[in-house]
Amino acid sequence: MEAFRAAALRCPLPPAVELIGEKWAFLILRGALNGLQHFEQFQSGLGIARNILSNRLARLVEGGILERRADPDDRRKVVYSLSAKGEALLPVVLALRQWGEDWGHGKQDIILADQRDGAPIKRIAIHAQDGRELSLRELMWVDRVTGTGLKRPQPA
Amino acid sequence: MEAFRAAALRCPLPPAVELIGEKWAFLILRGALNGLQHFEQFQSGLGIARNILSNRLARLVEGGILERRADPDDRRKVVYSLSAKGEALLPVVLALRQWGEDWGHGKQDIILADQRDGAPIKRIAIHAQDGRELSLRELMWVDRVTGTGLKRPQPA
DNA sequence: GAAATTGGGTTTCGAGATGAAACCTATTAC
DNA sequence: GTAATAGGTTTCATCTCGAAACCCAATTTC
Repeated sequence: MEAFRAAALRCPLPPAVELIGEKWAFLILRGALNGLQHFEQFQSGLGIARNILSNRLARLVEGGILERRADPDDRRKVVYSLSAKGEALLPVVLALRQWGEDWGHGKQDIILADQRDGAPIKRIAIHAQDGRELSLRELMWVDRVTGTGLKRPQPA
Repeated sequence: MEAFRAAALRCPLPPAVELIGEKWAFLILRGALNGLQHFEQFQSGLGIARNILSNRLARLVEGGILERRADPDDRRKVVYSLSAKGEALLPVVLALRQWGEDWGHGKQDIILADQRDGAPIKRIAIHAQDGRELSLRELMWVDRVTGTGLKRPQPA
């Protein structure tokens, strides 16, 4: 029982939240996922103040989410591109977008699709091994080592 | 082509980010998903200042993510519980936790499992209709109305 | 090749958000 | 009745944000 409480202490969420759990960091990430690459693109696209943008880009680079390098074609320009670590955040961004659409924060009439056949992607959800979609009430925490289970979720 | 740019304007992400795209809001949400219900639980559990907690709880209630009601058993207490809208954020929180574990922000030795059989849940990912897992490069945007497609993602 | 423009920043400074601590008020426990 | 608990609010110093102006190197224009 105490093992569950202890687990909260080395929870992976707080560090992650520190990095992208902030308005602009998140919107910059979205921009990058959509192909934005340059300072001016982010600035005019998001309407963020230049000093803040500068600060956030630096943090995201330091956090390993973006990579910063000079543009070989025009040495005034800097290219910010997603690292693998940054691209791995796509499900998070998409899950939030989906939630926003579901709960009335505006539906978009363009949707993500499989490049192969143009068919829309499946909804993001929590699935059991047999493919059933699971809600919060159908979940439990299990200790990976001992195998002990606890009904009511404790840490995340 | 301009349709894609216009779509960014009614993107569902910014309002969503406004609500939970903030350190404490996100951690409160995690707490609520883990069964925290009372002011003092959040306060001592997260180490957040009381005035800020008060402010964030009010915002989450106003945003329809939490519901606030008096505890019938002890009228000093207030119960904060997740609305359906709040519970629907579980995939977002879990996707971020998963990302944090994948990218070295600390792995947890307790994991979420299906209550039915205790088997761990599947990884959260983006899937094509046929079940293939899709990466950023395998995606495209499609206009829901016209059916036109665009390779490089534009808004999210 | 001089002047103007572009790209990616930094500096400055007022306004607003944050956080620790003390305080307040209605319940409940002893 | 007295003390403790729960959920806040108030105060005030500090930190952060954001708009605007500024800077400078690389490019384009003429």
